[in-house]
Amino acid sequence: MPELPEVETTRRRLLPLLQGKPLLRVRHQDPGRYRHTERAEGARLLDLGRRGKFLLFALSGGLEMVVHLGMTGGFRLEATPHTRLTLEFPSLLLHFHDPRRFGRLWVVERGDYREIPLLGRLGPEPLSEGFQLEGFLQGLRRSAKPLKALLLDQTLAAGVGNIYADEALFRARLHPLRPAQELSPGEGERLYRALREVLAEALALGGSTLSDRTYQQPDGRPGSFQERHAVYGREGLPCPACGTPIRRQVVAGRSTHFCPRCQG
DNA sequence: CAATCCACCTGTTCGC
DNA sequence: TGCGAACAGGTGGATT
Repeated sequence: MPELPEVETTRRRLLPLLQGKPLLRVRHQDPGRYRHTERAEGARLLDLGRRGKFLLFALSGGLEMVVHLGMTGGFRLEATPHTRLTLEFPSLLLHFHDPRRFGRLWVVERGDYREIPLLGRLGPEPLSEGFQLEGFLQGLRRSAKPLKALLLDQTLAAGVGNIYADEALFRARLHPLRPAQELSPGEGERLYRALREVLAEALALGGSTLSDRTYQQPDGRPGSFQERHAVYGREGLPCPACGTPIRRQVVAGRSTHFCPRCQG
């Protein structure tokens, strides 16, 4: 669900609310999903970072609380019927809302990600200085996967999910099934630029909130990038560039939306 | 190694 | 109206 723009928006909203405050208690009833939470009780929140779709709460005492929001997770200032866990700060309760319970949380020694899948082997942050064209093109050349599958696997760039993979491929005018290693350098560069642009624009608009409103900022406000989706969730509607009906097809097990003409 | 299912969960929307 | 099917922002594991 939440992809880089939504997770980063969450980070930016939460940090000023929490920085410097002690985490008094962590309440939940699911030690299988929310691991070692007792370790965090009494620690102070020093900083809040992000890697890909993971939120990284730096805590005093050399600890770190790592959260993955899964498909439907999000932090709210008000409790909901799907509150699964509550972080208690002085005069502030932060509720983890997660209807499908795909979200996970771990408290670990800072930087020790051995029990956290994926986090230790994420690719570069696509909006950082470290995300360079040369490395991106190399990553494309090394993979025979369809572009859509490669964009989703978090190694080429961290934080890209189903919405932004589809939107980036549309902007780059590339078919989702094109094998990555067959791209020309020019096509690879189009994808590199499209990916950065889409993610940056979405972030500037607070991410995408779909009709089910699963993703909201902690104060309940929606994002607005959904109004700019060219292909995602628009099966049968006209392509904004050429008017051809947008097609939906399952690729890499996920619904994939594209313009058969522009991305032919 | 890679592509394909299935699993994990719950809720909403769609088609008949 | 009712009911089952399809589908949903993610990821990991088993199977082939």
